[in-house]
Amino acid sequence: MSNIAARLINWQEQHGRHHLPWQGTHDPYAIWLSEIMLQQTQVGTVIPYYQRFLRYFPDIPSLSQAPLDDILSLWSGLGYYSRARHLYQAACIIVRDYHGTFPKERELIQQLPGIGRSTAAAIMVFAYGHRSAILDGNVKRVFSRYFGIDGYPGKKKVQDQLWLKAEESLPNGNSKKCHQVYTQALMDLGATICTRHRPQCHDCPLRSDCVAFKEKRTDQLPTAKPRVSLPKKETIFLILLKQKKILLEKRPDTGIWGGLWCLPEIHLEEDIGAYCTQHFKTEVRPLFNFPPLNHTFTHFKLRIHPRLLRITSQIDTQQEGKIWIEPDEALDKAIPTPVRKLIKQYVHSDNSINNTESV
DNA sequence: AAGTCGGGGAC
DNA sequence: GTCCCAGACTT
Repeated sequence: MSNIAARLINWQEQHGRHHLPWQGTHDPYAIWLSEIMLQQTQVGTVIPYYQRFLRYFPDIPSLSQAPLDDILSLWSGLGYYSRARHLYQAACIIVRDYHGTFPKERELIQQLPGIGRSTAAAIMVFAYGHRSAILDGNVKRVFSRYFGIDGYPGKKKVQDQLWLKAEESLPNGNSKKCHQVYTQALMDLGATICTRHRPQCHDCPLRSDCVAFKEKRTDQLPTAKPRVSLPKKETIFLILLKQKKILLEKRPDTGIWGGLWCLPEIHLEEDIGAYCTQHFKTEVRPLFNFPPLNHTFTHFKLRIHPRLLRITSQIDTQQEGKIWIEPDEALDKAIPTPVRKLIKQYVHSDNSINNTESV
């Protein structure tokens, strides 16, 4: 057993996290769900989503039989919505090809949509006690500091080095618990001790051999992502009122907010009246312009101009992917966070707005 | 190898 | 404001 593994395992028993909702189970489905939700998402953010999701869909068959729209609504606000779509697709594959039982072979697990090398390894370890290396954000930070690996971990060359260290550092013990405790220890150390800012090196079980600690370079490792100024975009969101209902449109399955319900979006230079006539077969009357709402994505910044309008002709067109819905009900659907913010803002300002219809 | 895909926590 | 988080997928 390598030096680092023994110290991590000993540390974990005393100082690790032992009461997270997905610990204490070996149900592959529960483990799998947690690993998907935790991709690029912090533990504290995931917990309420995870518990609610498991109440609605306690097993793979129930998930595979659900409408995708229901799954997305439970995912609403969590982000990276392709995770929910892949989860659903994988559940259907497991029911169809594996009789609803989560596969046990590494190749089969990693072939499922949404499960890459690290997630497959984590499931193997926590569900089956397999000996397998993970490499998430926490582990990249711990190893890049401990072994003094320079370079942005997003680069393939750096990532390959880190994977190598992750494999080499695995414990050689043959008990299932040994591999589970070790893997949990790596993540717990990264989350609680070897943090991005001001790591608690005086409490770290690895400090005696840590290159970054020895050279006082913990603030330089791992190498930060090269900075890029995000492009700025602007757009208009329409809050179209028909009586007390608003219009939502379903977005395409691919692209930003794929498959989610959204307020109608038009370009800044586009004529709202003409657009509504063409797409919604209705005349509109402007009521109010809400202040712009800023929203930052991974790769661009979006400035949303929300415009409240009332429709003034009643040619009701039932169109695919469009629904008129009460604002309160809209909040239960699969909507992205800025849309949720806007609808809440509208609900709270409803009275004052409707008293100014002379605009 | 680089770009796409959310939202929020922590600073 | 910035950076990053139990990454995977597409091009």
